[in-house]
Amino acid sequence: MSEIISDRYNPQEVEGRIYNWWEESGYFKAQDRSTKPPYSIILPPPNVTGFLHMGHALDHTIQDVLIRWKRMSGFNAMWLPGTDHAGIATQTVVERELKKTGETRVGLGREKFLEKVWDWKKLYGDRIYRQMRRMGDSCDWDRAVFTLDEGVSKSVRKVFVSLYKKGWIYRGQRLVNWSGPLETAISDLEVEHKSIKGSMFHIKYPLENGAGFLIVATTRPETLLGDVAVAVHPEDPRYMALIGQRVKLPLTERTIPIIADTYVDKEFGSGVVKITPAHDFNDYKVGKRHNLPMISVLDRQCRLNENAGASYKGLSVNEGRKKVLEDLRALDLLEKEEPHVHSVGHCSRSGAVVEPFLSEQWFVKTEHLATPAKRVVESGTIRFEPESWTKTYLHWMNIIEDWCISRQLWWGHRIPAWYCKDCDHTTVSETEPSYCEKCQSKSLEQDEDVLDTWFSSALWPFSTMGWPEETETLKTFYPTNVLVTGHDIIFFWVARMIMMGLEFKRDVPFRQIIIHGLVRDSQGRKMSKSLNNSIDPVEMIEKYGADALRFTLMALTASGRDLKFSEQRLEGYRNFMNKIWNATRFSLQNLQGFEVPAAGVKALPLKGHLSLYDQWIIAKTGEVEKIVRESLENNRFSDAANAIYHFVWHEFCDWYIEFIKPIMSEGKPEEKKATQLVLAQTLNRVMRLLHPFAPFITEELYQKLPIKGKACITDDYPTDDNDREWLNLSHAQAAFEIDLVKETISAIRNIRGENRIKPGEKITVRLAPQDEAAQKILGSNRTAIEVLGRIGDLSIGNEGNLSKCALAPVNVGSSKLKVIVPLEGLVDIEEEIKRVEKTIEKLKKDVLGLNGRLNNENFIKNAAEDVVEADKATLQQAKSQLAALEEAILRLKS
RNA sequence: GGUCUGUUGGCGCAGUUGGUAGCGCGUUCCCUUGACAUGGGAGAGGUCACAAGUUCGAGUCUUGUACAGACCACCA
Repeated sequence: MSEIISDRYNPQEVEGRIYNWWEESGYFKAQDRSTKPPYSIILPPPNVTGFLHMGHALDHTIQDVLIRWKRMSGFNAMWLPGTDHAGIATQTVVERELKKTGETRVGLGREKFLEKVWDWKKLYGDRIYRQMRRMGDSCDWDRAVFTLDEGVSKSVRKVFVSLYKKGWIYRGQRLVNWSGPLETAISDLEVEHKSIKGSMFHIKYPLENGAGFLIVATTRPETLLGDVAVAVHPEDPRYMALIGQRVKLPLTERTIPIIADTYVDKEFGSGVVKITPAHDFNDYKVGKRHNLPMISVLDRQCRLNENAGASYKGLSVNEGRKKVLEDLRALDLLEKEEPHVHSVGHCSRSGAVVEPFLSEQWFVKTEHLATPAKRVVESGTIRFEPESWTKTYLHWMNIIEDWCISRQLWWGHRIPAWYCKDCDHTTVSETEPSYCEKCQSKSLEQDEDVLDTWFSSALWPFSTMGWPEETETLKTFYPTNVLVTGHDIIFFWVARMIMMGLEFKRDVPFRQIIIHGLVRDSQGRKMSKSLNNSIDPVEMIEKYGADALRFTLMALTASGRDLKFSEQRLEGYRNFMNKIWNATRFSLQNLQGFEVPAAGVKALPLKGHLSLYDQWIIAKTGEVEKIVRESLENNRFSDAANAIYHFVWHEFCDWYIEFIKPIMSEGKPEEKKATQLVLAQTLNRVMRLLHPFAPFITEELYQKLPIKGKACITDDYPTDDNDREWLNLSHAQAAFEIDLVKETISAIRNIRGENRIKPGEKITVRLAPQDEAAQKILGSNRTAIEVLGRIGDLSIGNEGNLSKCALAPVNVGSSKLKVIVPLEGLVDIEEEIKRVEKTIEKLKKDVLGLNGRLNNENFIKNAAEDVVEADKATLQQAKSQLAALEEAILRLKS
């Protein structure tokens, strides 16, 4: 027989070719105007110079499955790709690169440095898109957007100006989180709190009047240099009398007041707190309340500055701490040091300790933006999947603080604010102003800072669609249908998109949020550089194929849960792809010369010729299609994937193909023709059903099928109700009849397996049907039973002589039969006795349990009628099987 | 301190109106049987973390406990 396709699926040979063909054919494109209903997803934009990791692979596969499914289901499906300039990340990477050539950012200056970053972006900006193509992502590439594109930048400025005019963006000197190594402010969200084992230092602050001293407990002795007061609780009897007096601030020439504030906890430490408003958020509030000065003792790199005094200036925080402690000890002002565990903020980017730092920054006032953003989630206009994230989201929205949006970086959207050198007025404008709007001076200087990357991300759902123009794209695709992302950016991104969407589009940005878990390694650890346990998706694609990778991710992703990825699993699903390949290979071999009847697939007068197997597989196809439809509708991707896996492997391959082999080789022509049609049509449906999960192999095989459309990617998605005519070719009885045949074959195989009868050995089997239905079914499936049971001599009729025979009772519904295999001379009878005894034990346990329940009056009284009936039937069945087996064992022993 | 997850055979997980536990991988035995050894057939393996409660009946509902993980807040 000529080779139709190879006996191995080779993804390398297929994937690139198929992807290019799809892309060239325009199959990924959505229309701005269409009669089809719209369906849209915006891709969470990855870092423009980043590379694809497993997290993306999962995130993208979910989206691509949804997009492909909807596209095939008749939607105008649009998946909008984009990349993010990723301010801090990209700037840091480029700075690190520069270092290799001895250059520095500051040395180059703003303009030259930005040129370097753009060069870097040109070099790597397409890498992630190329990798996404390897995954099979069916994005509408013509719509790809970068956050620094002119259109998006325009949206950013428009939003900034609009919020500024409303008073919802403001500038001011505030205490912010500051990253020393990065020399920029960061938002609250970019601070990671870690539990640190440190020390609590008890320091003596001498009273100015010389009458002893106060003991102050602190974890940060170096900030003492910036103290402006010490505080006690107003009702603390120990210190009440001292309120209003002053203490000498150690190591300085200053004296500072003793103030009273209820912020102080009498029970904690010594009950006396040093107040350092420029270096602690609580102290900052106390300082404001008491109108205290604010003395910053750190510079932008978090080194002690001139305010700290000449002997400390230039020291790092840690060096400063050491020296302050030494000096205090020398003066006998350090009472004691005790171990103390406290949490310390770290910069999520640089890992450095974050310092509260007093500086001029821009903020978004979140109060009025948060209220409607809460409401849309409370009302269910936007739904989280899994739903439990709702609470997390709402909790954060309730305690939300103003958002620091300025960054002391160069890579990003520069803040559209200009300061007048003459009158100091701030002009905020979408386009560069030529003069000060207050004094008309032309001496203007733009703010040096850029916006937090997440500011532009917050506008993504509409800025990418041409806003502020009322474009056709916006009209058609906003709001988007679903957002797919990880839980790590619910606050950073999701919440802010909802706020901005509601403010500027007066509508939610998406209706549903699918939150997926993290891809971990096989031991459940986070994939990280330091552990060196990261798995590169592209490498996996090269080794196992994109379909296998996608299918693995889908099969493992239970709603919202982290998933443990292992190459072993991937290998398993690679094998599944190969299984499909070979099932098709077999089919194509048996479909040679087959032609689709002129009357078409459905019009064929098949009914009379369809075998039981054909009807059964048609019914099973309908069943799996129903499960897949329901699973996808409910975002249960693993359910969908597993249902297809089970159907293809354990129903289509294990049984259907095996059943039809005899028909294909020696069936009557009309019977064979009918089966060929069912085989071809079933394969066609399987390819379509599987396509969103494994797009490459399904498209490749689909193109080889005798029944096919133009492209699998654009063909209809098969469901249990969009092709009733086909599915109705099966009759309800088929499932029951096949079950009886399957059970019979399994019973024969069980006897063979347990008794170690060689697979090559053809045995003698007698089937004794106990009712007419069984008799009929067995008779018409004789060949299948002979072939699959590897039987040399099969008789259907009476029990005959049971001596030295294996016996297995089979019950399906109300039909019964006995499987009898004479064993004499074939095997050791003792083995068979063991096998039967094992079954008897099991049956006895069942009978005991069922009897117990059915003898319970309360059960009979309270349980639903059908439950009681079902139990009774099961009991009857078990009892009759038990009787048969007990008899059988006597015969074996005799 | 608060919130949210999770705890089911060796491993990873299903189990959606409460009715005597399923799947995949692994494992054991047999087999190169004309699609596929990336394969086929047959097995073994679980008192569903623990306790109490509701119920005729609980993996499934309620409460509590333990352990694991995540997040938020605070910690002078």
